[in-house]
Amino acid sequence: MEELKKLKLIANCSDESLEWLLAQPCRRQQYAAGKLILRAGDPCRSLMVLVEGEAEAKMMGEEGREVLVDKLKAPMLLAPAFLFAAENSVPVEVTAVTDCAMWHINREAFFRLMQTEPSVLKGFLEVLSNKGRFLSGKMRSFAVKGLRNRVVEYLEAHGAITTVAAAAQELGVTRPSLSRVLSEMLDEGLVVKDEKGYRKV
Amino acid sequence: MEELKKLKLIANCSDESLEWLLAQPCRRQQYAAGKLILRAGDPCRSLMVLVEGEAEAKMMGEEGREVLVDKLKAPMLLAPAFLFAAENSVPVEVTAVTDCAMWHINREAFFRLMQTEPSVLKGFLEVLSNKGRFLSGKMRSFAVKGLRNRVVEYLEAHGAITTVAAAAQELGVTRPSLSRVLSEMLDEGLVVKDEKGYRKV
DNA sequence: GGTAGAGCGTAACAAATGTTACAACAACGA
DNA sequence: TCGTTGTTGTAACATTTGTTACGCTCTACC
Repeated sequence: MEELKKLKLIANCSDESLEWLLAQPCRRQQYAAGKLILRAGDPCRSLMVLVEGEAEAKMMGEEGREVLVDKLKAPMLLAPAFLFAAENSVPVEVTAVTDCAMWHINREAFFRLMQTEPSVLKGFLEVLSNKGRFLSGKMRSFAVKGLRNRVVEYLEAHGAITTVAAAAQELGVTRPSLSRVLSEMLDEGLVVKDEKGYRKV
Repeated sequence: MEELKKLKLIANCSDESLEWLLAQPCRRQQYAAGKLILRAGDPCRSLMVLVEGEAEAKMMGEEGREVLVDKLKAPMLLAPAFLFAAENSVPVEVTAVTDCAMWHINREAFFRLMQTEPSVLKGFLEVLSNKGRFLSGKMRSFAVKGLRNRVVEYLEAHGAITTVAAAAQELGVTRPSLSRVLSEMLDEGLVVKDEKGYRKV
């Protein structure tokens, strides 16, 4: 399908290689909005390509706690970092925000594609590396803690906090806690507030 | 050098390929115990292979806070997840615990090696994937929080806490805090203590 | 006009963790 | 033996965040 070519990873792939890839065992699957795409703990045996729609990856904690880890938007790979891991179960729960369509591509076929197409190899390595960097950043945010620091990071990355509740979920805190900290930072002049929400400086 | 063959990643590599690789620009470097190997923010332009000694990767926080992220022990790759990233600076500080020796291997040469040697490609993908899983786990520990849960995880991974101070640093909390929690868990029968330290069950 | 719901701010209290300080204990060398 | 050093337990207090609850302001809709 030409649908896959929207993915930067295989945009530079030759048509023959792509045709060969799709001749290997693979399938396309639909998910309705709100449906679970991946449960935490599910094995990850094929390359998953989100070609349509938006989804969310959440990490679930023991006591109902949950943290929004990543927002997925087509075209994008799903859980690429776990495809070739020794323990290849996904640690997050992925749910469809809008209606979604996803391709499952045979892992061994994709592995062979990487060997024949340097651009795919380079692209996949870059995706994996960026994922690693992303996760390091997230971990640093949580480990080095201090909600205020995380708020600053969030504002630098997102530009503004438009809905406090959503930001609170992403930051892994409760809404009243974030609301309180934002009020304090507003008093101290660390953030400003206009009709669009909270902003930096 | 035969030294590199200790690394599982290239153990199955043919001798010609390996000779070719070492003919490309690369160098071996020594680090004395206690010395800084990588500063946080340093760019990562070559594949780094720790072939001798032990090192530690720490994440530094704003207010002097620091978390021990990973213990590196030869033979092992250093910061493999950042070699092919768009923003390829390392987010951690790496210091030599014992005297260390490290190879720097040209990135493009290694990229070519992966294309000619499937075992190297597979191995590197696995290393990267495992790193991703490791980071996800770490992040989950911190995000989903509750020090007690992290202590249980730690005991499951390490077997025992022999020195409270070291464990506290790895868990990202202060020593008195960990000491207090351990005491409480001891009272509740969640852990036991013998002359070797704290244990599970 | 009225009503319901969503999103937000805020207050009072609880729980978790940090901070600082001190004492006990073991290991070790002078 | 004595003092030193490192490790640990513990206490008192401060700070941060969670919990729960309430009121306010919008907007959509009847």
